[in-house]
Amino acid sequence: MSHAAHPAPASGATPPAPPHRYTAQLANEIELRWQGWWEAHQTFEQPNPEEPGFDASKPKFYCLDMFPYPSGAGLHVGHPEGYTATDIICRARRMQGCNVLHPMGWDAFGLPAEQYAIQTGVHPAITTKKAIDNFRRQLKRFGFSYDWSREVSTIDPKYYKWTQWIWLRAYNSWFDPKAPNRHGGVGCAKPIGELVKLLESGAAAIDGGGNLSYVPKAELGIFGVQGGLGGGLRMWHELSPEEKRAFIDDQRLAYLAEQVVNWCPKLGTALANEEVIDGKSERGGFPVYRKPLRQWMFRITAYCERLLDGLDAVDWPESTRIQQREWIGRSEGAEIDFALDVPDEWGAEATSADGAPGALRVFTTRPDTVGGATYMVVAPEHALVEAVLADPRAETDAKALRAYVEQAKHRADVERQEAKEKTGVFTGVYAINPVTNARIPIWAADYVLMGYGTGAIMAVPAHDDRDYAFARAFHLPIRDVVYPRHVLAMKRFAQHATPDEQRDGDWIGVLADLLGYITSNDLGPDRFDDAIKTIRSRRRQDPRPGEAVALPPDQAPNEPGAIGQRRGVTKTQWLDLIEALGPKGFDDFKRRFDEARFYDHDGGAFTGHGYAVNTPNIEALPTAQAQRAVIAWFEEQGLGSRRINYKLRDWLFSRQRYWGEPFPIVFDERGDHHGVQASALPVSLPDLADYTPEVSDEPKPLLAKATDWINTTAGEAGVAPSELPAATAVMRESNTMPGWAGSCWYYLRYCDAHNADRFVGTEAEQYWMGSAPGQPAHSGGVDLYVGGAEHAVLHLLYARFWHKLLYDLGEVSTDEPFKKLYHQGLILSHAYQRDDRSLVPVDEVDESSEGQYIERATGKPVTQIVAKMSKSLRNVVNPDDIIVEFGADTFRLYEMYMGPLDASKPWNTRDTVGLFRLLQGIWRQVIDEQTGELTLRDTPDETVERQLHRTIAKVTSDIERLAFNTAIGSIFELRNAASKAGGFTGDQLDRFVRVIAPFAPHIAEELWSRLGKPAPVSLAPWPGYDETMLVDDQVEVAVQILGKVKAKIMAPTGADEKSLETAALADERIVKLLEGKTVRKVIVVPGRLVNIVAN
RNA sequence: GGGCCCGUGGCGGAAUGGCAUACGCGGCGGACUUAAAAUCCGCUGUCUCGCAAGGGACAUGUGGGUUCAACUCCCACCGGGCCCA
Repeated sequence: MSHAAHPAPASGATPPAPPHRYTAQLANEIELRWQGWWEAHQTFEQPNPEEPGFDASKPKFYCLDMFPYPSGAGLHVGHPEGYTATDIICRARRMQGCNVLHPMGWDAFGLPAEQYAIQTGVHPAITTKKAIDNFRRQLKRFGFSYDWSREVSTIDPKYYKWTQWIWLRAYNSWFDPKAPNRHGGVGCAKPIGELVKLLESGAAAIDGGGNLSYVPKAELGIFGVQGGLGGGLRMWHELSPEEKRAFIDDQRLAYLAEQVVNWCPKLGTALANEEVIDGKSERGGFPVYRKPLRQWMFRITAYCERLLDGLDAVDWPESTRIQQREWIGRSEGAEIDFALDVPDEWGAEATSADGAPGALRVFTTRPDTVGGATYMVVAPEHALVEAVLADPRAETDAKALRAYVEQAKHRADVERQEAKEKTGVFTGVYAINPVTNARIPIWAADYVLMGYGTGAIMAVPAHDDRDYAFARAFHLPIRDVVYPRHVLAMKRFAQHATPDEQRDGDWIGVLADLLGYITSNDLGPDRFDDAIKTIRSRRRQDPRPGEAVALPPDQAPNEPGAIGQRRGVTKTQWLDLIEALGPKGFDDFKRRFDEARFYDHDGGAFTGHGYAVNTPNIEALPTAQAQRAVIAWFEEQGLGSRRINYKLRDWLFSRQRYWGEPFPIVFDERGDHHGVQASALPVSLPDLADYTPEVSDEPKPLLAKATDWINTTAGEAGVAPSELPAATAVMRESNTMPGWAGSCWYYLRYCDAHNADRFVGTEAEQYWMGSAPGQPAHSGGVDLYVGGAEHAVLHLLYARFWHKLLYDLGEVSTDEPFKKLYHQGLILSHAYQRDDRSLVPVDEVDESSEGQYIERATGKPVTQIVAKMSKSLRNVVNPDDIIVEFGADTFRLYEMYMGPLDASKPWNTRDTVGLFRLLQGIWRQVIDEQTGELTLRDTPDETVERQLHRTIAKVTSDIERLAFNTAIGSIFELRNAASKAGGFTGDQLDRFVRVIAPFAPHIAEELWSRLGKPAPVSLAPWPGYDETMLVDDQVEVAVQILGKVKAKIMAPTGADEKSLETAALADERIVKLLEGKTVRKVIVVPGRLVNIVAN
């Protein structure tokens, strides 16, 4: 077992340790005793406002852990990392006088229990309950100060009743894009009844595309509510009852839609994209088919803008906010109409749905590059292709085009997008580029998808990689319209070089100097002409390499050193770059810019932002400005408009599983759906006799097997009699909700876990989730939320969506659920690697000597690496084992001492003994190991007293920044100081015990009670410190010469700059080192150092 | 391919732009012990000069830059990780 290098058991079995030594046995005994005491005294139960024992004078602190999925395997060492961190801060907050909400619960619906049920027939509820009991036992053993009276579980019908209730709220709501919201913006969820009222009033109607359209007041005036409307608008009263119903159902925030899913008949379920590999299921390798299926969706896209805005106000890791923004994927672009170059009578049907007649509409995120569009591409399914095939143009090769369209049908979207080989056929039709007025060909190619944007693109080969590859393959022109700064500088030089500078062998050098000068001085295009002048004057002085040059007066102050020296490295880089372009002399170089064909020669597209070129009116504008200018121009000309696109799609909320929340909804004979009344909730999961999925080509959820439950009546199911007569035969929804459902709102339930009347009591929600008095709603929410970064996008985005929905509907008082978010890092382990990079499990390796490892089977050396814990590498650490060996207090300290909370770091069991020794050392310092008596000093030691103040100050501030590793480092220092000086007084120990209580609560309670203090220390006041005790009378000040420490002097704390300088210059060593040198300058940082600049 | 993060002793790591390597582990030496374990004390970045006491030089992935002063800020590169595609 050399790999793990286990220390010898801390509990030396033979010979016996002194009777009162802090051994593992004693630690375990103390810990279990105090855990029992806390439980018996309900120490950590936090009453709500208006409940007995609630103290309204204290500030609140709501600290939340991401609740675990209780797997059968129990806790691993990763779980308690975040939990220990939150426990420390919660314990500190209680001692600092806060009302602390610190709950725990279970995200307990999930696949493993269902899989186990399929194999064994054991009901998932039974499996899950066992796992929960085990998790709870393990968590309690760490001494976490959860308020267990608030424990919730997503599988509890008393809980999922409200999950269903929230879903129904969404089902019975729509998103009014024009309505003001409580957040001060526009766009708000509203009861669906208000939509009906709006339509009945005539203030809104339905447009040709089936979308809601507000009727302009002016039109209302002219036609009145009863009149007809132009523009394809239809009034509510013109619709049939079926049309009305379809429209309303289509506006709900939870709505049904046909979605193509990955159906796996063998597994009897639809799979997520990540679960399908090469058309086979990841698990089992069964075939997967793409099948359309009616699924419940959430209209999360309605909240795109709000979900983005909210990110600005929360205190979250920047990387997580970036990930959420990218997931939402807002892109601002333009829709632009390209006129077709065809006779008027041709192809009236050829344009995309929204486009103007005789024009091809495209969406682009880079309107600044329209001038570079040298051809266009439509998807093979595009209406234009159909029109061409129906009525071919002179240049159309109808046969080839038809064959191509046929072939494209059989390729999957992903395949089409990723294909390296570009394919396509010219349609024979031309369009007119609105910027250049050039006649450009329209191609059909399958790298453009019908489902994305308008199914047509303007191709800008110089500035898009795929367009570039396509243009190369089919010999289409490539025209530059954007240059990055250095290329723009090249162009400027090409245009303005003097005949002298154009000489062969000379111009490249001048250009390299220019580029180097421009980039190192960060000059924009407006300074290019100045830069050229500067370079010219500099070259006239013709410096030899390595020699300093006189600079033009206006540049001199900015130029730190001799530019001749600096030129070496940077200039070479530019020379290399210019040569890589391979120009055949200056004329060839210049021609590339004159013809706008720089990227045609450069071998790749430039897709970044830069400066516009070769486009009238926006010449040399930076990309962002150029885009705005172009869009404004298009809007003016009526050729296009600004358009915002999102990557985020609506949220597919149906699963074909058993072990999930049933939907509270039924279908009548006609297929219309009806929500059940709130009074009929929960809709409980029925038991199944057999959990094996039915093998079927037709997607069929597992719940469909519960035929008695599925087939019921409206009355039985709880549909309002006003909606359907009670005796109406209906079928229940057989899909269930996904695993995300329960975790979208659990933090709200904790506030009022047993409320039978509401999902959370209003007062409790306002107290725990509310913002501080006088603060805006977005400053409210959970005060600290700690969990893994793997939930950075989905869970947090979904929960925010539900929260905003509930906020709009007036159910909660804040706009964002989680004010501050923190991700704990992964706890990794070790493994070994052979030369071929293959991995070796830890138990197949021996340590031959310090840091040298060999694989036992082969005798070959392997290198130690950091790897994830996994069964196959046999490097999984079980927390139970560590607790048996050292106790929970040691475990907690070790996990916090490993490194920064948010960093990934390797578990090293060998290191745990250091933390055990810390506790043992503290214990020995104050408890006689033979008698068990307290051993305290009568009079305090001065250095211990000072260190105690320092430690309290350090721990107090480190807890605020979640820097527990350095806090513990400071506790070590105090322990060391005390053992050196010979211990603590009772008064010192009192404060010391309180400061370690959040970290090692059990030993702290024990010492506290042995000090004769009334338990528990867990609720004792946090110790304070005296600022004046943090500084010594004398401080050591470093004396540097040219930034290097040469001597140290002692000076009184607070000595001023002048006296420090005098003292430093008087130092014997310094005097000697300064001999023969001139002191140019002296920098003094009081209390720290004196730096003497001398040469 | 894109985005984000990270590279400091044998290992985990510390360091508001101001004395790099706090603290812990490991290692070495010593005390206690018949002995070992446990425990306690001391030393421990590398190279180098010196019998020694002491001194010197170099070190925070590499190369540049800014600064009186850079682990820290800027640029380029190399290596590792995470997320997205």
